[in-house]
Amino acid sequence: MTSPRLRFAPSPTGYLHVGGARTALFNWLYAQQSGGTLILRIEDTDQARSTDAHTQVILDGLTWLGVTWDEGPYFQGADGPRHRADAERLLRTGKAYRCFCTKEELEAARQASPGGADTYKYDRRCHRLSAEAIDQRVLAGTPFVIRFLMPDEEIAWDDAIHGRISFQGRDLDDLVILRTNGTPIYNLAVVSDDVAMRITHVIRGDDHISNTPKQIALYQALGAPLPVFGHVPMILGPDGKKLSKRHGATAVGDYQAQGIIPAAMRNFLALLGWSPGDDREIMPEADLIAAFSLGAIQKKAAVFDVTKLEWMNGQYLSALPAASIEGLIAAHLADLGVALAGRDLRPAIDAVKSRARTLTQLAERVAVRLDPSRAALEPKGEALITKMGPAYAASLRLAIEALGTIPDAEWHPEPILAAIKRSAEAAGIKLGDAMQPIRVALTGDTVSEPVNELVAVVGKATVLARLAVVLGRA
RNA sequence: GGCCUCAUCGUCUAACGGUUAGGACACCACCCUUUCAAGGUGGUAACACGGGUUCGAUUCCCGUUGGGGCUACCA
Repeated sequence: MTSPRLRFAPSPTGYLHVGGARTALFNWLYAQQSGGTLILRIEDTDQARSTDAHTQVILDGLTWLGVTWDEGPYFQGADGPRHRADAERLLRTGKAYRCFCTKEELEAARQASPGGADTYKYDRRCHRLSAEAIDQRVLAGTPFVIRFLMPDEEIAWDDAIHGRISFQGRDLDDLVILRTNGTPIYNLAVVSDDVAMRITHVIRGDDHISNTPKQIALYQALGAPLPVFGHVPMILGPDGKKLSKRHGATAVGDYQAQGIIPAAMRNFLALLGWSPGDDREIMPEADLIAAFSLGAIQKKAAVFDVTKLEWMNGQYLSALPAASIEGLIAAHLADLGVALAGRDLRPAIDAVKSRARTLTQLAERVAVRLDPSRAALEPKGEALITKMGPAYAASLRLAIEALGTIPDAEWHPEPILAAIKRSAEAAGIKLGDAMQPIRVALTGDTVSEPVNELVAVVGKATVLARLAVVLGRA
């Protein structure tokens, strides 16, 4: 068998959604594993909704994810002549026919359908037209579409993921394959392209299952060999409904902006609807490629669990050397308005990287260390202070007093810890109750590196000033 | 409505007729840290329902129920 040829074929009518990204990833994993070729094809035949900006976003998203393609991007819109030729070939061989019905007539017929518009199926009235009647209309310049004559037979295939799926041709409509204006309809364009590109494996979303019998009929009418079809399940929102904008972030770019790193996203997406069959979860790219198989893909739709994605991202972050994410953190800090002035961020990153789940969160924690004056007092910090209650102010007073007695020369983690400890003991409160208010005052957050280390790094003057300011607000 | 499809903890999943139904996220408890996290240990939690087939069904078959997809001169 020759090496597999796969394709990912998004339409540039929106951003790259996680569902599409996962489909692309599965195609890529299979291609990598089998030594196959992955082709990127932009399906832009819907000119009204397609934009170059969307195309670019999709390309960027795939690149960010690490899903590389071997050929393309090809643009479907460029192959109009071939699509048209295929339609005309079907017309010549009697596998398709001209339909002169207008949209208005069809709409009226739909409405008049006994079971309502939903049960309507084209009645083939134009297929019954005599040759003379057809010639007459063509000569008169009457506009027409080309309809495919759906064969009345069983259409079935062995799906790489679902197993055998079969449809009855009689349940399918005579679909339009070429519009009045000579442009192709999706199902024709896809088949024409997949045949021309010699695609051997069509791995796409579940929502295409009902398109597949139509496309198979088209392959057969065109006399082309069938590829392997595999339909991957949908991705759902937390409410079990198809993932959409109202669920919040659905585009790959959204997660990039939130500080998810590509390796974590790739790992998470790969495990959504697929598993290596054992207990592995954190899997490097090479392991993913080695273990992947279409047959192990889940049949059922999966809920996109952002919390687990963030956990996984945190795992990747804490395993990464600080130097490898310094640049990304610097970019996030710039967004936060923190002056870098050529400072070495690595010590700060190392101090907090195991405490953050996203780059954004990591950057915020690095930021308070670099510039405590920007500590997120509001609204998160304010809420925390309120929540901590009256004991909070008392603890802060204690802290100011205790830290104030430390000589500048002894401003190091150990003496600082000792001072706080003494103060807590004297006041009869637990060390944690003495520490946490300082942490919140300095960072506006409940999580940070050890308080005494943080206090040491930030510096005496800044710490005392900061605590006084917060005390004033408490 | 019609056609298609799916069904294991709240979520992601393992199991390919015989298991105390395993792992992960989340949650809870404890340990570690004279502090938050991280980490470690343990715990709560699932085979949708009803019929078959079988010595034996989470697993195979049928049905019910409940999801999802499609049903355009969109893709």
